[in-house]
This record gives sequence, structure tokens and C-alpha cells, in this order.
Amino acid sequence: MSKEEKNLEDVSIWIVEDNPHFRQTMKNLLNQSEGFACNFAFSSCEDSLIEMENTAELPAVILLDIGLEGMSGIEGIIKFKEISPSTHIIMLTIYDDKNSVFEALCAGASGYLIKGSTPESVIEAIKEVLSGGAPMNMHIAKKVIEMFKQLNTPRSNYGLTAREKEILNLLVTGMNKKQIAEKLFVSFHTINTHIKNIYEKLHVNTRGGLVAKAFRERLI
Amino acid sequence: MSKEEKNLEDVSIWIVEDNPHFRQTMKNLLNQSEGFACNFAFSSCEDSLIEMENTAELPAVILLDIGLEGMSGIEGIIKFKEISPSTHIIMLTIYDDKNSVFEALCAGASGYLIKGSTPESVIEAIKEVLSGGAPMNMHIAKKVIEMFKQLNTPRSNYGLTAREKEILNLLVTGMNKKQIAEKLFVSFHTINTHIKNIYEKLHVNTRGGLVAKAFRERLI
DNA sequence: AGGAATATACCACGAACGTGCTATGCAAGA
DNA sequence: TCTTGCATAGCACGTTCGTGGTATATTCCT
Repeated sequence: MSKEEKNLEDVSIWIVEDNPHFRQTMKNLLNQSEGFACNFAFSSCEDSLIEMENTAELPAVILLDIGLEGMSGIEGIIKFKEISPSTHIIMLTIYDDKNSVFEALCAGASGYLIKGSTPESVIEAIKEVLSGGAPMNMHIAKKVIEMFKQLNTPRSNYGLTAREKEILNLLVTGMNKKQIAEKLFVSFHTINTHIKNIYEKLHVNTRGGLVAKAFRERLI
Repeated sequence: MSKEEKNLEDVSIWIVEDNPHFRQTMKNLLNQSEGFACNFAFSSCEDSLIEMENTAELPAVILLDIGLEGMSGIEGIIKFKEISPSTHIIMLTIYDDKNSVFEALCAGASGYLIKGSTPESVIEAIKEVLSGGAPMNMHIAKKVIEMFKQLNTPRSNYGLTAREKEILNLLVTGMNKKQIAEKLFVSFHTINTHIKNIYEKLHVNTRGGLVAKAFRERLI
């Protein structure tokens, strides 16, 4: 098969990228690679979503710029996934931005490529997602892990005692003071006092504020 | 420098692994690699923690089996990090276990190696963590990403309307009904009705239960 | 034109909450 | 020995909550 003779078995790849030069370069690269076909290259999420809603040929992979005008890449991921959940999305970015990585992955991106990657590594990344992997360089992997840790470790405990933590954990189950008192075999007044002290230590004065703070700062 | 002449500038690496054969193989591999020194190889976390508490020469890297008898690798990570926060920990496992990966990374592991990796890839992984990266093969990276998604996408929103979501978001800041009414320029009674409806949709009947559910199921 | 969904608004009342106090017993540490 | 911290317990009182109703206006869909 010559490089110019694309067929239906080729893996369909779309590009969404606002830089015309980079977009064209990518498109050429893909179309010159055996087994891949890029028939659509858009400059915005909006355009590509319109096409997506009106075509029967959904792409297997979308290379998606993260820093687009209008609808951002992050928002785009969610929309694309709504229409075609099985499409793999690989984010493209010039910035090595922690928060963007995090949000993109949470939103459903399969992986991540820094712009300026070699043509070979772009092709390799696409093959990776198609085989169930996730293209990430080791430094991005490191950041992902850091975010994991951040997600699970701040636990500043505000000097709560063991008993107070225990009661806090019962509060977040939705129990009221009387129920907690019965569960712990102590007086209602005791629980009242403990909760009073917890409120003071966490500087809150409503049940909602307390529970929210407990979750946000991972006290539970 | 010959392979047998280790010096103080070598990167100190410990091994914690209960399989004697694998432990010795690893130790030999490291000591034969230029720039690395493995002076300690333990069969349990307990043993290595005792050594760690009594030595001035903390390891730069620990290769830690995840499936140990006694204290598990996951628990071990936490203990090691308490004593020596700057030590990098690379988990070793025969199983490609999603939950273990998750827990290990949350606990502070820098990376992950499947047992049976080639000697070269072990050395490379160590170099990666030392240079600030995170060794993960692409399939594990994929799983990490899946967990990210899982963390952020349950979104069964219980049929909450936009207005109800807005009020829910104010509730989790700790505001009470009156304050929310003032903030949204509507009557107290209106907010009362909305909250009543939210309670019904989420099947809760206390403020604490509501806020907890909102956090747990990421409605906010 | 009719119906469903949504946002708005009001009332009433018992239950629960938040907060100000005081006070005792016990264990650990200075 | 004396202090400090913690868990326990109680009381009072005004505030807020949760829940049972009813009702109107608007918007959207068929």
C-alpha cells in the first residue's frame, strides 16, 4: 500500500488545534504514516463537535490542543466523550502545566503529549492509546503521582483528640447528636460538649461547614 | 573504578523483599552497577525500619516488595517516609494490581516496577526517580488515569436542577438558609423549599448527611 | 391548548442545633 | 504534689432546621 492510498481500515484520527501551521504539520505526518488517516483537522472544539454530531465515522483518536480559544480543551474532552465515549483523546500542550494535566485526565483524556515531540513519538503515543496504554513522559507521570499524594495526605488535624475524630466520623454519616450519644453509650450532653469543642477547633459554626471542612481537609 | 570498589558517593539503595533468591539477585545487580551501592537487603519492613532508626546513612532509594508478610508494603511506605521523607520508594510486584498501585502511590511511592523487569529497566527506573521522574509502564499509567477519572466522575446528579446545585454549593460553604436567601435575593421560604427538595432527591435528612453525600459523590 | 418541570413564596410547629456557662473524675507529666 | 488535658455530664435559651402543607408564575414540550 502506498503512502497516498488510504483505505477504510486506517485508524481515523482528528486534530483540534488552533495553530494552522502545527495543525497542517500534524495532519501531514499522520497521513504519511501507514495505518493512520487524518481526514479532519479543526481549529476549535466547536467546529469539531458540529462535525462529530453529523457524521457516522467517529474518530478513534483525537489530538486535542489544551489551550484553545472559545471552548477550552478540558471542556471539549467532556463534550467529545459524551458523543463518542470510545474515542481516545490525547492532549497537546506547549506548557507543562500541572493543573491542566490533572483536569484533562480527570475529564477523560487518555494521555498527554508535549508539543515539540518528535513525529516518531507522536505516532508511538497514538499506538500506545490504541493498545490500551497511556502516553506520558516520566516527568508528567511524576506530577500525576504528586497529585495523588496531594489528594490523600494533607491531613492537618487541628488538634482533634481521638474521641473528637470518632465523633466527627459519625457526624459525616448524617447522624445527629442523640444518635451518636446512643451509639457511643454516653450522654447527649457529652456529645454536645464534644461537638462544641470540634466546632471551636475547626472554626466553624454550622453542621454543613464542619462536614465540608472535614472533607476538604481530609480529616475523615 | 572497578565494579567491586564501592565508595561513599555511590547512591545508597535498600531492598525489602521476602523472596531470598530475588533479593540476592537484585542486590548483586545493584552492586555490579556503577554508581549504586546496596549494603542492606531485608526480608521485612520491620527489620528495615529498625535499621533505619539506628543508622545515619539513610537510603536514597528503597526497592520495596508490595506483598510482604507482616507489615505490608503500603504500611511500610508510610513508616519509611516518616523517618526519611526524601527517600524515594519504588514498589515491586508480581501482580498488576490496580488497588495496590493506587494505595502505594497515595502512600508516597515514587514509582512502580513489575517483577521480572530486565536488569536494565530496573537500573533505568532508579535513575528516573533520582532525576525527578516516575517509572511507570504505559499500562500502569493507564490505570492511574482510570483511577483519576473514577475519582472525578461518578456524577449521578440525582436530578438536581441548576438552582438546586447552586444552593447546594452555598450550603457546603457553611451558610445557613437565611444567609443563602439574602445572597440569592430571594425569600427565606424559597430556599427552605429548595433545600427540602434537595433532601428528598438525595435521600438525606440532616445537613451533615447532605454535605457528606455531596462530597462523596462529587456533586459539588 | 394542555401538561410537566421549575422557581418562587408562605405558614406552622416540633425537633434539633449552637452556645453560653459550670463541674467532676482520671491519667500523664512537670 | 500540682497542673494540664481529656472525657464525661449537666442546664438554659434563643436560633435554626426539617417537614408537613398550599399556591402562583414561567418556561418548555408536544
